[in-house]
Amino acid sequence: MPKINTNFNNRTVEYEQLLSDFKLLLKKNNLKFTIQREVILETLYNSDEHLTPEALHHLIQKKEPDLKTGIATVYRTLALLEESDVVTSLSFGAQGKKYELGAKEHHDHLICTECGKITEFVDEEIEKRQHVITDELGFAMSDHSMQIYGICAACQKKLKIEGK
Amino acid sequence: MPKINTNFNNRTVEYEQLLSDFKLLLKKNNLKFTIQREVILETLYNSDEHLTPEALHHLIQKKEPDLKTGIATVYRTLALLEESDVVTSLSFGAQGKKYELGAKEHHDHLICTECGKITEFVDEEIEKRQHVITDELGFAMSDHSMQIYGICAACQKKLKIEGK
DNA sequence: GTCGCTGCAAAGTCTTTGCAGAGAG
DNA sequence: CTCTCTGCAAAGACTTTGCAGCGAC
Repeated sequence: MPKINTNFNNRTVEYEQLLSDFKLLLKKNNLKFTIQREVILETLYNSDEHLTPEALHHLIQKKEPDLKTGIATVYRTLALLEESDVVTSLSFGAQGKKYELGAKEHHDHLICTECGKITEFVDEEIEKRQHVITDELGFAMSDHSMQIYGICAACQKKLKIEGK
Repeated sequence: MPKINTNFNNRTVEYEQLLSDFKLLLKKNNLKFTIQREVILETLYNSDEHLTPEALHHLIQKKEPDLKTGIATVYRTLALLEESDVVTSLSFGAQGKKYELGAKEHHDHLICTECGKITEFVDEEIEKRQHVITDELGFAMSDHSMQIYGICAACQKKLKIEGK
């Protein structure tokens, strides 16, 4: 498959915008706009979570049971979307890949190991340092992910009260 | 029995220390100290790279061909070591996990999505900012991990030559 | 001797691929 | 109409598991 041309960037975009960009992308590469591809994009857009291919497939089956979308199509579309930088895949530790729309704003994660709550944050200083580091090594950064694990303020309080 | 490695390097834990900790861990859990487990630990210790289970298995077969260590044992031992926080696993892009000794100094990772090579780095600025962020939010940080994805200098060169 | 460990092979997972018919352009 | 896409099922890649004999303690 030829290298995909893309017009996407990292700004937060509305769905309509995303969709028309996607159609343009397809047209440019002589690919077809199918119901399946639209449903996959829409489901990704409407999810706030990082989805595994399987989770995405489940959501789609629930939303559009008549389509009988195959898991193979989900994988193929995710590969296409990833190559076009529409979605980003992340491996969060344990198993499998998870996908999220790359068009959403970048953020890092604070993860409470007590209650599982995930807080998003962005720190300009850190972002800057990352560029300094990669520039120094001639590394072309495409993405990064950072997770800080610990116990959130609420849980610390709770644990204190419980005398643990 | 494999020889103890006495090379001078900058690891925070010497092999003998690691080995005796490992033996203690096994004893505590009523597990047995076997040649296979020792060879796996030693091979991990002597490798400067992040190893896939398969790569580790290959190294072991080359080093101790008479043992005929099975890949299943490698997987089982890695799972044991990971659960005991002796090794850490990293998942990078495409497929499979890679393992490294967790007893080394803390560091973050630069991951080349082209060749899979992992480069370690530590940046004091970033470490400091993490503390500032968590302190501000009253979050008790216990650990963190950061991965920067992109294309390493060597692969950029290679891709350029291939005209991609 | 006991009971956990090991190698082997078989069974699971997860992901990709080949194919013939369906469908977008 | 043409040529890409799709679902299905089969194949691959990677990892785990069942089992019978082996070996640490």
